Amino acid sequence: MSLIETAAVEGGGSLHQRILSDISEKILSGAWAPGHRIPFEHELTAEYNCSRMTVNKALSQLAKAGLIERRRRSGSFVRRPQSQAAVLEIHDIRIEVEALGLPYRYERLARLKRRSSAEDRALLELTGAGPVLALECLHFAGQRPFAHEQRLINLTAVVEAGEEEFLDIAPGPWLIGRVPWSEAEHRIRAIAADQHIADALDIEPGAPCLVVERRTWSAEHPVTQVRFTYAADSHTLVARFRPSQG
Amino acid sequence: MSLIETAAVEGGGSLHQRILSDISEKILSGAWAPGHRIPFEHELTAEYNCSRMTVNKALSQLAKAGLIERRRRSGSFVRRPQSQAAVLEIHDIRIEVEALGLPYRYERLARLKRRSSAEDRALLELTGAGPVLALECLHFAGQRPFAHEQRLINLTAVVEAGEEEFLDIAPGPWLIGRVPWSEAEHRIRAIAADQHIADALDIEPGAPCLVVERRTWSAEHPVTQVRFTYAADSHTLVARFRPSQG
DNA sequence: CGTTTCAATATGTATATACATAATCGCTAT
DNA sequence: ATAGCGATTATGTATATACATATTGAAACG
Repeated sequence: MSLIETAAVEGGGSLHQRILSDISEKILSGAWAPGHRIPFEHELTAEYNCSRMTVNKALSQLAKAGLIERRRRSGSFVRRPQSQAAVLEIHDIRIEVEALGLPYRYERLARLKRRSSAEDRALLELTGAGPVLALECLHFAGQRPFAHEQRLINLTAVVEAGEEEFLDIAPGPWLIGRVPWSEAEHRIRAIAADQHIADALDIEPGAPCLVVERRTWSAEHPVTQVRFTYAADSHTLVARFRPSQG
Repeated sequence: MSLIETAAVEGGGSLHQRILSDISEKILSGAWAPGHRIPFEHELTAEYNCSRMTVNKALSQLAKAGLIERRRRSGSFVRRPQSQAAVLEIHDIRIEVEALGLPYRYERLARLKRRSSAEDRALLELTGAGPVLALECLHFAGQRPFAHEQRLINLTAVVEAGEEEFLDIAPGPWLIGRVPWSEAEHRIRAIAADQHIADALDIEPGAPCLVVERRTWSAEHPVTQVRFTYAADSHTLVARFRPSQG
């Protein structure tokens, strides 16, 4: 059947993954708003030409991930975004994206090695004036931009980062694999998207965004400062000021 | 069969939940150290007297949660704790615990309403000298203490908290359900357990612990300050300074 | 008219079965 | 001895089936 063929092209491979992926995409894109009733298992069974167990596996995982709510006799419904709990789940973006059943893609937008400016030193809490590496990256969930990353790496602390292009691997995972860390500080807040962020995330300027800034130290040395920006309408990363969770 | 009966008594209800719960308990308690090979599916099938699909469901979920790693032909193995990613997953403790397949339990240790001391004002970044509510709680995963919570609530900002006993509901969920928040600040670090924490978490004094402190503001007003302390040997909340994740 | 009961329905869990896939072990042939 | 090959093994995915359970809606009844 054609659906299965397209699944093999795009999805994670298995059919239930493909179903999961299709549905999360609909929810995250807003096509299916909160409260919307998802097709019944027997309908999806017909649509994907598979058994109910396969559909059930996909829907159960969606329920477990908090994207949908299942009610006996009534069906399955798109949940309203959870706020507080969700906000702090953002960390390893690849894992977060893949947990939603969406294909993850990473793209490096810019890379610049330079002597640290005053601003750089303020962001990194650097005392000396060594070189830094400035990076700008995008993380995708399926077709949609998921997070914008703006990062400074202290090249005095992480010399080998100066030789890395970060074209195929995101700086987060790269650093985790190499640099011991002893402390991290986070700041989480909401902003209105400026033009640059709006372009990057494919949203309207002024739209609410969630910003997570993280500074990491390793044995008293500042290692990196990173600022992740997420569009507020992405499910797990909501900049709702009034938490809706019960 | 007797195993099924005991499952009905303790576990979440379904058999695969029970299997999942049993195995996570073994891993989190340290009985099965990282690298340990857990029984093959067909062995668990015999042990629990159920089909392979049921065992498979439990093991797949454990793999997805990152507790174990599955290798074809070789078996399933307890994974080393992941560090970075895991550290930031801690937030809604109930959800975290239940994701591991363990029964969650909450216990309030102490509750004290008082005029804010100088220390309270520093912690909350309070300017005025209004009343605060000080709470001390414990969160359990199965039989084991999972997290120790020490919290201050600004009763000027959240008047109704003064009437709540917090015997049956943890302050976190309670606040999320009532108080709009606009900003949160986190600090994550490792400490050695003092006597008090060691007693609470049932670990040795001096053992490494992960501490997460969070301050929350709502429209410029400090709402609450909370300090979670986790034993480092709990899997998802590891105070490893040298991230082992690849 | 209100309440109770019952059947229909969608999800929740479990089974036996089947075949695919990847990794390892051991045998064989060079 | 060793490189290659095939058999074995454990997991990965999917199917058809069965029964449990919760909830809804409608029919039956007081």
